[in-house]
Amino acid sequence: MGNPKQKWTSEEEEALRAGVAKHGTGKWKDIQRDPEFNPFLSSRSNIDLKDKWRNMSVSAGGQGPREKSRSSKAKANPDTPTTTPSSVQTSVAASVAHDTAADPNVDDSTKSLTDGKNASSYNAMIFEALSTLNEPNGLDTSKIVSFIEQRHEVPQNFRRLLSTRLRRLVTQDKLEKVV
Amino acid sequence: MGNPKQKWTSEEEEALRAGVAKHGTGKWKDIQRDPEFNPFLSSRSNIDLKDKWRNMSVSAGGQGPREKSRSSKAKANPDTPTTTPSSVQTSVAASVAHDTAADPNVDDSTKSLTDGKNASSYNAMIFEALSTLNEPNGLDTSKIVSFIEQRHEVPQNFRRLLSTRLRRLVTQDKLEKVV
DNA sequence: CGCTAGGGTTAGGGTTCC
DNA sequence: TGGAACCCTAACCCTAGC
Repeated sequence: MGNPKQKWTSEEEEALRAGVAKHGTGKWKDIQRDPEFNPFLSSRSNIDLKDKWRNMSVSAGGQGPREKSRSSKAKANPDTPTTTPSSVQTSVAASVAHDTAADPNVDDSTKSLTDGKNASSYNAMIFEALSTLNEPNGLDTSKIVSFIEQRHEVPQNFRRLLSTRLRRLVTQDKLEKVV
Repeated sequence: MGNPKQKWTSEEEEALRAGVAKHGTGKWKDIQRDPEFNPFLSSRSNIDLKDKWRNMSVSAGGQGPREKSRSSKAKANPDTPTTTPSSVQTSVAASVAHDTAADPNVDDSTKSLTDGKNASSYNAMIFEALSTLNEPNGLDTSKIVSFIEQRHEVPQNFRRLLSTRLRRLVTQDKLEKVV
């Protein structure tokens, strides 16, 4: 693309700082239009100004490494009960982490590379479903089944097989049942 | 000012849909006032309703039923600061749950049945690696790369592509960086 | 004035480039 | 890998017109 990526010059940054000082943050269009700064910012959009200000703020004052959690519970969440009762859900949480201690011995013993239809490659399909249609609250069994059926060959008793796998993963802490 | 931006919850959306079904579009104030929906929409103005309906219509009619939603997961976040100078690791935690709101419209529509090489099917491979060689502390990038390379075709710049995906998943709370 | 329809702008998450 | 520049779009604002 013809996108050489336009780096910001110090004049532009200066103009932006002055503009914010005059109009306040959030008034990007006003700043961009202001004849006092426009000569320096003519090639920048109001959105560019906003983005640049965000970057400047981060690198400048942002020194609070901690405090990263999203929380923001400020939202009043009435959370009405009895909202359309439907099906039971499952959620997943695979957690894995590698430890620094290298352990040479392979214990997996997973059968082999035969990633055909059977084996724990079903796990992969499950995660594929969960990560592809990535719903905030997870997928119930039915949704997982239909997703997988659409793109893989599956045995006839698949649904049963799947729920077994799901339960297994949950006990292994790789999935998290959500409701 | 104290307006961190209020994202719409599914309850609110549902109430809005029901309100429109009952009063018709354009009757925003009526919907907002209706005691049947007001409990869900008390923090929204009639104008908010109108704007939201516009957004919903756009995304519904178009093509991208993209619905991300943030939703904060109360996941315990140990977050160890700068420890173990050795190698960095990654771990994963996918969490999904299905939401109760039933939506009649078929939303699967995920195009790509071509689950070939590209696309977010990489996510599936990542989870496959993590769940197959299921290490107590997760896998570092290199291990994931070699696992995947052994059983799938991958582009040459795969390692880079992978780390991008990993970062993405982490920000989505589907993976957890373990260190 | 109250309310709605639309166009305009901002906020913030996500993505790409280097 | 990480940060700076850029993109996307939900959420919010402004205003004409009824």
